[in-house]
Amino acid sequence: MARVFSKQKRPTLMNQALEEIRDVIRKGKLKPGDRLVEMKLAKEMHISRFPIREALRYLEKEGLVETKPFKGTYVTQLTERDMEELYSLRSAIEEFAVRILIKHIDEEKIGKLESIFQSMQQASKKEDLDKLISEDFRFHQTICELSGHRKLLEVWLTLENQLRVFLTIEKQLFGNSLQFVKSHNPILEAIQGRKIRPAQKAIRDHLDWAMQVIRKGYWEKASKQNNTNGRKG
Amino acid sequence: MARVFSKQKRPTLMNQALEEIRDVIRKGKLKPGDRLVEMKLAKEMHISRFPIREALRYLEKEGLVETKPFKGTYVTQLTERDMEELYSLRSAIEEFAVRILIKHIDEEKIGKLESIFQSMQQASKKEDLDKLISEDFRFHQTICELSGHRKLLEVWLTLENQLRVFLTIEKQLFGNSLQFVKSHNPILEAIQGRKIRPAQKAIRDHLDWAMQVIRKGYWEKASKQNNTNGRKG
DNA sequence: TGACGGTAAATTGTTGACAGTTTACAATAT
DNA sequence: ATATTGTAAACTGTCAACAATTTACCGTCA
Repeated sequence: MARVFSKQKRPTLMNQALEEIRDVIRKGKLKPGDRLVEMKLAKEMHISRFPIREALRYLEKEGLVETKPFKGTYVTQLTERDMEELYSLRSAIEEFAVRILIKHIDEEKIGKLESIFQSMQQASKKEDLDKLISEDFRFHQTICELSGHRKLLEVWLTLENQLRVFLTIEKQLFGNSLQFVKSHNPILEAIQGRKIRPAQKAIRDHLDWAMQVIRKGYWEKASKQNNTNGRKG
Repeated sequence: MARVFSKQKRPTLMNQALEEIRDVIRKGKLKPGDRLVEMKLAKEMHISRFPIREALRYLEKEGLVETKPFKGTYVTQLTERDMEELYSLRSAIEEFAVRILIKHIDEEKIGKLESIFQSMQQASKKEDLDKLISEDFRFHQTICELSGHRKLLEVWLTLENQLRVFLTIEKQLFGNSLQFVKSHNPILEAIQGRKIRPAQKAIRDHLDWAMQVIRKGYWEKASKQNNTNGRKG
């Protein structure tokens, strides 16, 4: 029987809490290192601690927060090493994704990537950094999605989650947005030409470059200015 | 001050529950598809539901169980597609691990791998399948550990967790253990010779072979005998 | 002043009870 | 017999209170 009424979703309180907290973290209103006190959150949302606590467990799964017994839950704070690992692992995964992708790609899928790329170029012209970063992630996510590999996408999303928190706050690192957009060109071209190895190399170059921008713009600067960054509380 | 007394771990009840339940699943006493009723577990362990519930959230993170709102928690049941994805993703990750590993390997690290390999050969001679599978995982895990890439290891462990549940139950698939052990030889040799590409190829061949054994021994057979396997309830 | 120790406040861990939802099953009608 | 409905049982979601632990504060002593 066909569905007549729209499937009305009555989300659990845990789910509401999960989405609200995640959103707050991803938008940068809660910064890495900030503590998440269960009672405070519960009062603000007018619910009890239980759904909050459960939501925190899911956020832990997503890599957005870390919990230590009796010590509390904190927004994940990435060290330079964490960042290097996230980028290198991400690269390995995306290289694998593009290998699968190219094997059964069609014009429609390529079109999707092209339109995202154009959207990036527009955002770059308008100097809309938020949009630019958002479209960048969408580009890479689309590569993973189009690979059709669900577990791969799952893992990629946890990495993206963590990187996005950082980049949302430190977006000005990519203020010189021209090269940011440009470095996607070789990726797209290689995919259009169905060339696996070049596509993989293009992805690796792109991510290596991004990591280098972060390394030089954030940690090297941070270690000269003050020593509070990149350390756990 | 040096530590005098052993750090007595007073694990939280949640932690106890987590380890107990994980163990039960990994040892195959609870089978894929089995339901985990919070009250039952709580009564058996003489604790309340909350620590149980929390433990289940962590098991979800590890990929061992799946939860649906109001429907309950079940031991993860892998489809053939899941299995293919786990193996291919695992291969991509291990290929990356070995690339890093070889770049800064020393004799001590190689020794570790060699001794595990010997342990595998002994288990094979004694036809101790449990030990054999366990040592196989330890071999691959060691490659990931020696890469020094923490996030990589983290992801690998979630994949291993899921695969181990399956293999513990279906270990007889590798009853012909000779080739199982043999197919590790090229991996070890390539690492000893510091040859990245051959090592990667050896790993991929090994995992492809393992996946093929499973595919032919389990799903193809299952689909002929009965149709209950590999389906979600 | 600075280290040490002890109490109080804040916070997390745990419990039992209750509310809402799903599932199993019996009763009814076709 | 089969399909449908209604009810009870089983189970998950949520709450408020309590216990255990950590943290912050403050006074004491050298």
